[in-house]
Amino acid sequence: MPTHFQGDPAQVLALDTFIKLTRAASSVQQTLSQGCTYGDLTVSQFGALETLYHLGPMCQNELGEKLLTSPGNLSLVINNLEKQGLVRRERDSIDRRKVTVVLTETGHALIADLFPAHAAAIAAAVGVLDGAEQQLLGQLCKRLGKGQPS
Amino acid sequence: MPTHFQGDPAQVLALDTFIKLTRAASSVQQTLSQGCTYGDLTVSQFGALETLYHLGPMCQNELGEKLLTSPGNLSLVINNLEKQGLVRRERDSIDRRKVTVVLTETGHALIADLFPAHAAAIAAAVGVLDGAEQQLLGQLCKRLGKGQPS
DNA sequence: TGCTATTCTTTCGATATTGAACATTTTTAA
DNA sequence: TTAAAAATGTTCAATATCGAAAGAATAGCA
Repeated sequence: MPTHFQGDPAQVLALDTFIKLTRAASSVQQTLSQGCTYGDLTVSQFGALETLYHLGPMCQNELGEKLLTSPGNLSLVINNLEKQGLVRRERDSIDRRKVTVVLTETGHALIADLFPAHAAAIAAAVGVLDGAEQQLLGQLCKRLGKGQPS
Repeated sequence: MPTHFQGDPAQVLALDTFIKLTRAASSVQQTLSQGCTYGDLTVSQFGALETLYHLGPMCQNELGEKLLTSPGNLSLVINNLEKQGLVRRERDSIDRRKVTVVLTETGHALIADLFPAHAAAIAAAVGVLDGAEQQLLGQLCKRLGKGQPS
């Protein structure tokens, strides 16, 4: 609904930009869902597995920060992955408040199997922009973000 | 997690771009939530009210397309708005499959009250980019979208 | 050392979200 | 004109999501 809103031109532009940004993110997300690149996993579950796959085991707090989700939510997502036997919880023996989440063999095999097609699907979706455009988009987006740690 | 993934450079760039896009959208969304610009409404509820406010009454199907959400979801969101007395359902007398959603006076007054601060908050969040950058970002994002009708 | 504040996780209640099945109504086409 | 197909909403089950409260464990400080 490109801003059927009359007012301060700077605000109109900002709203329009915001809507386009939101829609672009949704749209790519939808394309991926429809492309079946998540297997039988939900988007959240896939994200958790992928992070563990690329960065190794980490405690829930850290994982939650990387996935930009609340502790309560992450707890549920990990529960559901645990039920499927894809991850394992290990209480940290040094700091017993922490719970380290570890991929099981099954989980590792699953994400290793799914990831290449997923990456290809993202590349295809984002590929409507050429390399220079993607870099430009990335830079602009980065400046909008809060500078979450990488 | 800027793509701790080794592989085809084009895929790495695309993944990185995708992550930055997703994070930028989340980040702005979070800034708005924390800025209290949604009042006591959820993001979905606010979106529905705002759309009705700017575009006038419309049937649920049309509203669902504008908000990029499923029929089932929209049905619930409208239920919750109805419970709060902010919208009213009216069965279309010509095509009796359709249900037109209309803002009540209360709903209209609420969104009219909330919207200006919301627009200002968006302008502030997106305002880290200057006008030319916003337009550029908007154009790039638009090309990533599926070209949903406006 | 012992109390207090902080950190990490879980739980709870409410709402959101999707996909699928279903009912109703309209449209299409035979 | 009537039967099949399509469009519109609702409902359901499963998962997600947030905020707030609660529990457990550690860290900091008097």
